[in-house]
Amino acid sequence: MTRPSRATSYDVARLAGVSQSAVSRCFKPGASISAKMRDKVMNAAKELGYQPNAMARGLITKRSGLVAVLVSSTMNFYYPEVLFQLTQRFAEQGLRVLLFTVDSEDDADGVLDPIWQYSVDGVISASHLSRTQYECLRERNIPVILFNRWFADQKTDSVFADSTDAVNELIDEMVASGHHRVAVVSGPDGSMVGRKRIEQVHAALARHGLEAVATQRGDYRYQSGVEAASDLLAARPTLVVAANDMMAMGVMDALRHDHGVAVPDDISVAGFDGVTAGQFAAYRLTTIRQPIGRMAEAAVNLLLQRVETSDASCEQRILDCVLIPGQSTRALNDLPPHTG
Amino acid sequence: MTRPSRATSYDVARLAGVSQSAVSRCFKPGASISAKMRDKVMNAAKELGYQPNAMARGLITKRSGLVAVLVSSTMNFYYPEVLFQLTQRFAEQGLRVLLFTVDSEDDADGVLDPIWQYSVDGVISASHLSRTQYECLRERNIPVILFNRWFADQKTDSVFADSTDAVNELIDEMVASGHHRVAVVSGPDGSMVGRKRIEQVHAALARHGLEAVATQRGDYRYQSGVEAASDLLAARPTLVVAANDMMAMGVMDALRHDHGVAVPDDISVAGFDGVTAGQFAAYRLTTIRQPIGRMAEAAVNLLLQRVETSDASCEQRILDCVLIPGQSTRALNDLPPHTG
DNA sequence: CCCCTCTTTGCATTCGAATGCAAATGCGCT
DNA sequence: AGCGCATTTGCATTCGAATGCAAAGAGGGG
Repeated sequence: MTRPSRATSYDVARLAGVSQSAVSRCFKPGASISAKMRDKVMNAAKELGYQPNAMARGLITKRSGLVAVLVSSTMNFYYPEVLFQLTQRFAEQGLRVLLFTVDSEDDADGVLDPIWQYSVDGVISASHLSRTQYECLRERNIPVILFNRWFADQKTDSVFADSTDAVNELIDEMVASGHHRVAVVSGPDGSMVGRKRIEQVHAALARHGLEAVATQRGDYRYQSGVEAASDLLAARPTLVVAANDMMAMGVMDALRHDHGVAVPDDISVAGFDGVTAGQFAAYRLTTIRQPIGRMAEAAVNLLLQRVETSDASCEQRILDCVLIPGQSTRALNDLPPHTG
Repeated sequence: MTRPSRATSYDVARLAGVSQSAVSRCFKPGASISAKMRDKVMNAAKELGYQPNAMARGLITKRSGLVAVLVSSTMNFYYPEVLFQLTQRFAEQGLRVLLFTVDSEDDADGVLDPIWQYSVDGVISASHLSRTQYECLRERNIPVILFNRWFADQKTDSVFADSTDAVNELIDEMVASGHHRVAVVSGPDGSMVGRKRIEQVHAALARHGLEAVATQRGDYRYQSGVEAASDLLAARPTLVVAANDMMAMGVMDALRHDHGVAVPDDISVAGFDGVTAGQFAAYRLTTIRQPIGRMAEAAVNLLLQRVETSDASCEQRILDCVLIPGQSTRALNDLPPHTG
């Protein structure tokens, strides 16, 4: 059978004995309509199971009610949490999330067309996006909010977490307690956030006249933490700081299970992000947590604001990270490694 | 400034000196168009940055190119993997994913309206969805594929994994190796999959003349595994099977860190799903893995098929789970618990 | 060279809701 | 009752692409 075509505003109008415009106005919040009219229309609408057609509406209003969210599909446990937060908050604001997974900048190119075709009201990018791609969107007057991303040489609307204070707190505490040999697992080259985090660690160490005893590059994935651990061991660090939790967990596991090194007794490990799994009893990771909920909220608000009035100025919303002390680090003074 | 309104097919037509219909046909695959015409139009289109407006197209074709995907936002690590798989595969088919998070059946109600408004081409539900809600969609002729879900008393299009064989394999092996005291952590009441899994465990045990020595109800979350562990200990199990990996990890952590029980030396633990984190060195969980990639592929194909021809018949695509032996279980015979 | 067929093109209409404007209604006041 | 003002309502048009149909063009055969 052919699908019984859905009820339109005309169907409702006919049944209610009013004009189509009246029906339309009933479904537009804040429109001028009498109570009696509203009742008539709403009853008819309910009877027919009528819901306004979002495409027809979007066609004329130039507002699709859609927001594109770009995330990396790499198995970084950080993204799902962000994604679900964003989705729920957008839903509260009456916006729907169009999801795109982007793993490389080439992927991002393929995503630009659909974004444009569906005339999304805005874009939140928590993934790779080249400056060209960013500008391509801006030229078309699509508001873009970068989530935990920014460009070095250009102002953008973005939301991110500042870890400076938390890093200082962590390093100060660790150094004061006797950690002088600190090794580092950085993020991949392209990651501004990763670079920033590692720079902050170096800066904090420098304030104590220290340098990292070793640095290993990772790719944010668990496995790269595992691999980094072997390479770092030669430098005999007492503390390893990884640019995210996944790698920190990899480091911990490698130390404990591959190298017979006790964490935190022999070596302390700390990470960044504050992912759920890092707090499992097997890890209880000391980490620098991003306030993901508040970041998502900020991103949603900022986007809504840009949709309302798309002036050209840019805004950064910067939230502070929080140091979450866990059991993966310990003070070195109090407790010599061998007794424990 | 007001947004420079996007180029329409009329703009392209004017620039190329042809009719609007010609432009439209150029962007419709398989339309009758000469090579010369195609070139003229495509050049003009490129110059103007033209892309067909998906809403106008959808309005007339009754195909939005949108697929609704419903997932639970509960921090079950299983969902993100499914979601990203689905998104990528739909993208390959030219379909966009409209994401909805659904945590309760009430949530699902709120999701029905947008789904209808945006005239999505289909729905994939990997989350709570009552029969009423399901039927509400079917009545409106929207194809629905249940992902890892089904109704006991009604045929549906669904994709799920059959764990019967893998469970038998696991239990046979474990029992043969000396495990006779098996405890179980089930899923929440509403979960068909959880119930099925536990039933299969019971059935497999029964074939050896055994019963579970204890059963504890969980909610699929890590924490509920932790809590279940305490309650199960009294029954002195040698093997704990949890209805998913997250709870199994909770059980492992609780046993090891809260109760000083060695896993797998003192107690073995197994789970279901095959989530990434379960394979981290801290767990190396013995688990019954769902072939998520193939399930996603099947779901996408099935949905496409239903979109093409929406006949009333239903189809189940059932894929087999695979037993992944890990280090969280051990043979009991070979190695007495005390020497280890 | 003409006619017939097959392909390509354009015309006109359609999808469904929103909205500016004018007409109609309601309401209060004298 | 009559007037004026404010609120409701309806009319007609608009958004942008797709498509049935008819007209125009291309190509082949006699």
